[in-house]
Amino acid sequence: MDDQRLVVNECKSLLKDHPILEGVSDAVLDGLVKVARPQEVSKGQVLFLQEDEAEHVFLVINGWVKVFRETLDGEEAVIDVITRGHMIGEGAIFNGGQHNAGAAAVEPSLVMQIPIRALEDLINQNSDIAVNMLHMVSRQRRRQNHEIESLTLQNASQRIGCFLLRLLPVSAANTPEDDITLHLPYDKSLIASRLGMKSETFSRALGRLKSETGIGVRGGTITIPGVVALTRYSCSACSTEFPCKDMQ
Amino acid sequence: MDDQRLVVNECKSLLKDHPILEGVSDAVLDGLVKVARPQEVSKGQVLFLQEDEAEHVFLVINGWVKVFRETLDGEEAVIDVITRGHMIGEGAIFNGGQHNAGAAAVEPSLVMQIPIRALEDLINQNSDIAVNMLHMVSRQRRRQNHEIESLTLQNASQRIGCFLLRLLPVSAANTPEDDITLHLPYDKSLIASRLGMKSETFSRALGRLKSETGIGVRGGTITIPGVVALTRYSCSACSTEFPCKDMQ
DNA sequence: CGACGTATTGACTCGGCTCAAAACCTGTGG
DNA sequence: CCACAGGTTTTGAGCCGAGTCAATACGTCG
Repeated sequence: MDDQRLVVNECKSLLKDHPILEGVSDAVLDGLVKVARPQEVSKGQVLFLQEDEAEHVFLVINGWVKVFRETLDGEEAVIDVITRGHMIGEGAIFNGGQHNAGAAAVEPSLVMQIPIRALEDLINQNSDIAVNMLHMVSRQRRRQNHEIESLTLQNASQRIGCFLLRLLPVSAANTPEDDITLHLPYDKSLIASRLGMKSETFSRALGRLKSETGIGVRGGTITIPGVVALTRYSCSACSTEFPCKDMQ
Repeated sequence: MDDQRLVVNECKSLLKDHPILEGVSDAVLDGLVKVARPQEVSKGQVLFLQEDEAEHVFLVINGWVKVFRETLDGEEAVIDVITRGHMIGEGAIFNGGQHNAGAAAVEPSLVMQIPIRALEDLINQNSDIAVNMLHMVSRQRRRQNHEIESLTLQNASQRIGCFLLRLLPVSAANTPEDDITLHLPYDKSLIASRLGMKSETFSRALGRLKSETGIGVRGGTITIPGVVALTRYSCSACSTEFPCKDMQ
């Protein structure tokens, strides 16, 4: 199938462009591309569960995948929701080959499987990759610091405001008076879990945000009459102001 | 001074034993030891602030140091509290040389300054170190995942229980019926911030924990009549049961 | 003993959760 | 084009956990 081949090529080019492989020789790169396999996943399909023996690391090509932890009594905490270009499961490499969170598609998505052994070997043999990987993990750590701060210091509405601001292109900071329209990348209920609240709370908190900052809400479409008000409202309870670097 | 020399020697040996330098040649190691300097810090003394240009990475030799973020309107979130053998500030290496959190001693402590450039060079030249570092950062990330989960899914008492369990030696899991006495490593009010709650809430929540699990509290000394009850109470709202590996 | 910092307690408020019902979408088939 | 079924989102009422502010108790060090 020609379609198939197109997909494979796109995967490869996305893989090659991934920051983790920056500066790596073509030979090594081709080796990795050869063992990587695209995989279509349907909505709700689980990629792996926490404590699973890790076979693969996944690179998201299209769609959205949530990373979550599930408690013994059945509650779920959404740690992250990721999309195109992001990698999941690589934590297992340094965790005795065991995943430390689960992952599932939240809509039909395309991911690429990379055998964990292949990546592991690469890291050990190629110091560039280890350093690139360090960059990546450190950035994720910074994001998580921000996450922890958010959960302890911001209220529900402020967290939503913060979430919206992170959806904007960084360039929006240069024209803080301009109107912007964006729309939510995935279900409100998922955003709610992502932000550590219930969907009812999300709904009400979004209402409050609306009246406090003058944003408009119609379904999943948000209009922002300049980021100034939103920034003032959300970033006051945060240690870093819009545009929060590294936080997209 | 002989005292001085003793300190220096202890620093060196602690540095050499640090997981980040595992498997590194003596020559390289000595080079690093040579540029590292011990520093005494008094209670409350700030090591660095968020957004500071990072000059040094710090290795804690003795005492306790908190890592925190401060919001624009003056609130503080304690991200972590660390002690002997742990490193802080290394995140700056991958953040354009800027710290992404502040650090301050919470009691008189001894730390070792390591020039950030020295560590940076080491990482780039020595792939072992990059890999060791990856291990370290990945572990920190796992801890943070746990932190986020805690904040969203556990109530105040459960978080305290979880905190207590993490203070225990892993071996306690083998004799779950035995009594254990431990005492809190630092002020209750700091533990409270560390767990994302106010000290009044901590006090009340500890009371609740006491009546729910039968632990005893006298000042900073806690007695646990077997970890079973505590585990059942705290770990039920958590994705991983005592003993939580990597979480100490 | 007095003074200071830390911890606890009490009374009250408020944000976010729960449970239940209604409203809104979106896609499907008649 | 409409009706209907399914899911998602919103709204309502009531509750409960954690925060706030203020007063009191405790501990330790001078």
